[in-house]
Formats: sequence, C-alpha cells, structure tokens
Amino acid sequence: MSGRRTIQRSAIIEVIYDATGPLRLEEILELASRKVPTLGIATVYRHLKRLQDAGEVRAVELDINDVRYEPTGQDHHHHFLCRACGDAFNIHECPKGIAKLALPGFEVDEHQVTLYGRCSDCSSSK
Amino acid sequence: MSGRRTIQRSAIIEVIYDATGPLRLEEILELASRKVPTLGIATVYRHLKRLQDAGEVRAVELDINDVRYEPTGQDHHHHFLCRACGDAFNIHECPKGIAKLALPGFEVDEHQVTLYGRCSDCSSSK
DNA sequence: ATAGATGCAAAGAGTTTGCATAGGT
DNA sequence: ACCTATGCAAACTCTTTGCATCTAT
Repeated sequence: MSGRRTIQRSAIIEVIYDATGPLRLEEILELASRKVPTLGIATVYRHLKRLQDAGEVRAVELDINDVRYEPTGQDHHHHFLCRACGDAFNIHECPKGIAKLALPGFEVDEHQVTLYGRCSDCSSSK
Repeated sequence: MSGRRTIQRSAIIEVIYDATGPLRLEEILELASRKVPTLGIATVYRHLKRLQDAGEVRAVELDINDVRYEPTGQDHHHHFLCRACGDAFNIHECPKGIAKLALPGFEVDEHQVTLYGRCSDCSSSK
C-alpha cells in the first residue's frame, strides 16, 4: 500500500480525511485542486480506486447517483443526507438489534442506515 | 398522465409489480423481453423515467452502482441484499425511533435501512 | 537512473435523445 | 387520421486506459 508520496496523493488523502462526512468525487477534485491546481480528474479516479483496493477508503451511496467516499477506520457510523444543501453528515449512534429484522434463515453481516431531511443550518433558515 | 396501453408498457409494469423485491434495469429488460422479444432498452429507460415521474415507481440503490426499481404503494419496508446471489428482498419490519439518531436540530422526514449478508438459499448451500 | 505517477486525450460503458415508422386511440 | 410510443443509432456523460512526460526514490 505504499506508492510514491506525490503532492497529488497527499492532497487527495488530506481532503478525504479532513471531511466531516463522505465526499463526492467532484468535491474531492475541487478541494484538492486548491492545493494542487494542475490536478487532473484521472488522478483522482486512480487514487480513489487504489485507496479502496487498499481498504483505506470506502464508497457509500446515500442516494441515487450519489457515490461518496469516506475513510474506513472511522468508528461504526451511519449517515444523514440533507436534501436541501446536499451535504452528508456522519451519525455516530446505531439502532440496536437491527440484524434481527431479517427473515429467518438470512445471515446478516453488515447494515446501513441513512436518514434524509434537512440539516440544522437548512432547517433553521427556511 | 396515462399514456397508451402498449404491450411494452404492460410487460414492463407487470414485471416490476410481480417482483418480490426491487429489480435492476437489466432484470426488467430480460424479464419483459420474454413477453415482448423485440423490446428495446431505450423503451425500458423511457418507461422507468415516466413511471418515476408519475410517482408510481421509485429507484433505490442498495449498493454502489446498483440501482433498482420498485413500485411505490407498497407498505413501508426496507431491504436485504444477498452478497452471494445479488438478489434483493423486501423486509417488512422497521426499527422504531430511528429518526432520533439524528443530531439535534436536524429534521428527519425519511430513512432507509439495508441489511447485507446471505439469503436463506445461499446460506444453506455454502 | 529507474520505475511509478501524472495529465492529456482517446476509448469504454451506461444513459439519453432525435428521427422515421409502427401502432393505439 | 392523428399523434404517441417504439426501436435504432447517434449523442452525451461518466469512468477507465494508453502513452509520453515528469518526478520521487
């Protein structure tokens, strides 16, 4: 999982790790471009793929056509997607006993919970 | 908002309504093609879009690059995705008080729960 | 000095659209 | 008869890949 320490790679990784929730590819490109203006989109695609293959980053899809990337290594968490501003937030609580919802005979080894609505900023400024 | 009653339209609608869980576009094309062999993929795309715009069908994405379509009008439910065979199943139970997981100030008006694992067929035939 | 990383542009894959024709009303 | 729906192929969009160059080691 080495790879060379290029400024592009560092910029992309920093952006993903500094985020408070999962980011879209365009957001990663936009934010990392501030640090490395020549950054090309193919490089972002390539690093996201490498980071996923290395198990350091995971893709989550909170809505249709809305793939976002977040570091693995975070505590178990879920997501809130604001339908007004489009931002995604991490939720650190988890409903208990959720695996018991499965039908008999079904083995559950993972689950995902996503809440949709308006974030605090958007709900206060209607 | 009706539209003409063509055999293509009927076939597509039947396939979606007869399914026990949300279907992928290719599955809809494949199943509806048995009834209408000349069916073109563009027609499936067009009907899915129309049905969604009319609020009769909804798209759900249970995993990355895995858009599936299901009728609205079903009771509130969630999904189980089998990682072995790729089939999606509806879950009719729902964890209570899930909206309370949101941070203070966040308004929740919808939620989605997805379980991942092995369905009963796949877990018994390991 | 060498081999991996980058950026560009071309190639793929998936989805949408334009258009002539078929078919529902 | 009219006018929408269909199927094909072209156009788009998003993602991946090839290649010459650059750069970290």
